[in-house]
Amino acid sequence: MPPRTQEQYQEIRTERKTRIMQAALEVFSEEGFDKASISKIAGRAGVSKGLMYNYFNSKEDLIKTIFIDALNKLMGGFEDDPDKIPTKEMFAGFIRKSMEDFKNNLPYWRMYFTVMMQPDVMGLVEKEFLEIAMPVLTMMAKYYENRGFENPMAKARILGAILDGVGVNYMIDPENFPYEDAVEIIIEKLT
Amino acid sequence: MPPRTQEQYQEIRTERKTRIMQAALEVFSEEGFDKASISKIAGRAGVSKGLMYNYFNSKEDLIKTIFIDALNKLMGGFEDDPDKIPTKEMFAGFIRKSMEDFKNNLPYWRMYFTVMMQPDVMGLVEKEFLEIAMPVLTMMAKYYENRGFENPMAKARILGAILDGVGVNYMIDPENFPYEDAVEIIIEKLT
Amino acid sequence: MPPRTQEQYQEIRTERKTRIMQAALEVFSEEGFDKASISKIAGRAGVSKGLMYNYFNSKEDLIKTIFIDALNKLMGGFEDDPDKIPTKEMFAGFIRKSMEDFKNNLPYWRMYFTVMMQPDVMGLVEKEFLEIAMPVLTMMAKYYENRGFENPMAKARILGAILDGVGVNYMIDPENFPYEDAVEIIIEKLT
Amino acid sequence: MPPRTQEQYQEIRTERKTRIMQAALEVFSEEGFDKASISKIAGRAGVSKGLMYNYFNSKEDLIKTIFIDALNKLMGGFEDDPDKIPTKEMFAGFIRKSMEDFKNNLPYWRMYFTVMMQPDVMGLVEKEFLEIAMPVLTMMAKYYENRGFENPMAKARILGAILDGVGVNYMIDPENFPYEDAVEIIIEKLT
DNA sequence: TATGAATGAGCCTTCATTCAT
DNA sequence: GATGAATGAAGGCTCATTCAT
Repeated sequence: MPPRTQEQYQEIRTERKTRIMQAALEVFSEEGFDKASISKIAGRAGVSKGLMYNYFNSKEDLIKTIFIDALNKLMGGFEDDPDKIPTKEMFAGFIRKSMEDFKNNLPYWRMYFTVMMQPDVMGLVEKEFLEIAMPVLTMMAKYYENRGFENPMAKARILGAILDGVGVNYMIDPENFPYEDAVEIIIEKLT
Repeated sequence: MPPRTQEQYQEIRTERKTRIMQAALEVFSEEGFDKASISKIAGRAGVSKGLMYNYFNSKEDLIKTIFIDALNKLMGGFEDDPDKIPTKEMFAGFIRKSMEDFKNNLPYWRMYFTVMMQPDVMGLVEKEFLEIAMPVLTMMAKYYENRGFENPMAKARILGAILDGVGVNYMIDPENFPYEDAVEIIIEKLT
Repeated sequence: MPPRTQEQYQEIRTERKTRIMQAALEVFSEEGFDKASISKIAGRAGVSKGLMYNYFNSKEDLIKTIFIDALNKLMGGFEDDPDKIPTKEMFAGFIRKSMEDFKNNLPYWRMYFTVMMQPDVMGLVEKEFLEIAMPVLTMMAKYYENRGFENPMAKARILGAILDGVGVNYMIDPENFPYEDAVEIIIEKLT
Repeated sequence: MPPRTQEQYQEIRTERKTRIMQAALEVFSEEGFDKASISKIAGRAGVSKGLMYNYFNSKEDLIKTIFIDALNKLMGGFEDDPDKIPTKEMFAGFIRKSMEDFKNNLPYWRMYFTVMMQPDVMGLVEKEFLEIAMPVLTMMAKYYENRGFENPMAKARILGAILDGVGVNYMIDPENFPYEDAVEIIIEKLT
């Protein structure tokens, strides 16, 4: 008896939500959190301002949602088998794959670092971020532990930080920054 | 009540400008560029809102000025003697000194990365930034060149990026991130 | 699946309209006219937002309708026999019964006074209100007239006003306000 | 050295604040709390929207301030001498004077009752209201106590409620409601 | 008839900037 | 030079109402 079936409604909602999130990712990436206005995001998504609040409770909710959603997608490829000790090759492969992901998802990462640097916004996603990022760090630590390093977790964090650094520099200047070289050097010297 | 001399006026101006810039640095660092209001900065500096515009043409001019000024101060210790080839010890010393500077000037660096991530603001400052940062990069490149590395400038940029990365991670989590360890590893493996 | 009869449809409509009006009464009473949202009322009634407009043309129409409807219900007990002169006991009984009605229908009265105070909304409802309230006032006036008072209608209005006053005060502070005492004093001194 | 003296600034502030509060009182009285927009109040006061927030932190702060301010002014005439037992004449005089005040300050009282009926808004001023209204109630109770009534405070509250009632009815229909007669009857029968 | 997605006007609030004094 | 009152544009958000299905 309803004029549209539940499925039809669900479809509409999913499609719209996706479109809004894509537009928001773009705009956040281009302008940063504060400068990105709901109005502009709505315009980019081809949707009215009011409709935004049919799908997200607030601007913060919006960035939080796309942050976590995209992080999940990006980390989705990472399969942690707790019993398997990664070999040097596997580890290097993981790092290279991360680099490719990064290059293919620059807008997201631009937004990610925007968020990281925004004092107020980081608080919103800290918990979810740690939940998602921790398995990767743990895997790295396991690798170092197995190779006899002291303080393997510290080593893992340092490696993560270093990869952050080259990633950001690539992001800021993709034309000129020698990203591949950097990664190969890191693999060679630090794994 | 004798009229003040030109020098006295100049002194007052200088002192006040400094005070405003310090207050602004603090507030930008605490709240980010957009959230930091002129009002709050003026209050922190003990100065009226209107007077701010006597010293700076706009909010953007303000952040641009303190950005460049602080960058100059931070880089001030760096003396480039184009004829001198840095030894490994000198190079390591330079890196360690940079780390100390970073730790002693966290508020500035917090602002620095805030600015780096703000698409609109970075544009304002790009030119000056390169001018100031280039000598350091050049020196690093010279070091690598002298030690027979290929693409020494690329190596220099990579090293800079890596130092960025560990710096930011320290900044985000100063309690736990093993900054010194990271720097020693970098010195050991990458110089 | 036999088609429903006209009567069945009518029944559904009536039942649903009642449910909406009850929900609206609650929400208006809890939040006031402006703060009460159609969305919330629809939710409370278990009905879609759109359907609301199948039964009421607007939010104003809705409050107007429940106002009049409830007023009719509340006054429904009042049987005016124009030939019968009320005795003091009957009159006192009428007042006490009104008090009981009031206590049993606090949500409605809360809405009633909310409406009374809302300049825009009162206008919508003034005419109907007078039509319904007038017989009561007339009866009161007849009582006073029969007991030889001057200006019996003025006396009636004053009595009504006084009962309003104690009602509102009870409504605002039902725990502490001595409603019964007030009514007995009024009966004793003013009838 | 300041371009305007502190006194001049204070003068401006006082004058503006007064003007805004008068405009706000009018508009709140005409339209109720929710319907009264900051925009409209600003327009009525001949002032920009933004300036409102130079004087009041929020719309709630605004209504709270004028509510308390006006209540203080209205109650200002009431002098409580705890040792003096009011005579019947004094008591009657007090009631008549209150009525005059009420008639002379209808806009304020319209706002007052608007506020009383707004669930959310009343909470804001409850404390201050009680502080200001209590002495009057106490005085009334003392009068009844001295005349040997039981539960003098209850009697006082009932009298207050009754005066409320006639006041509101006069407010709603000032042309026709017999306010003076009502007050005289109340004085005669209930004091 | 029934649904809820969609709209758009309007609200409160903030803030960089200007300007009379 | 110095002040802070004043402005106005813009932002996030809410909600009565409409309409395709």
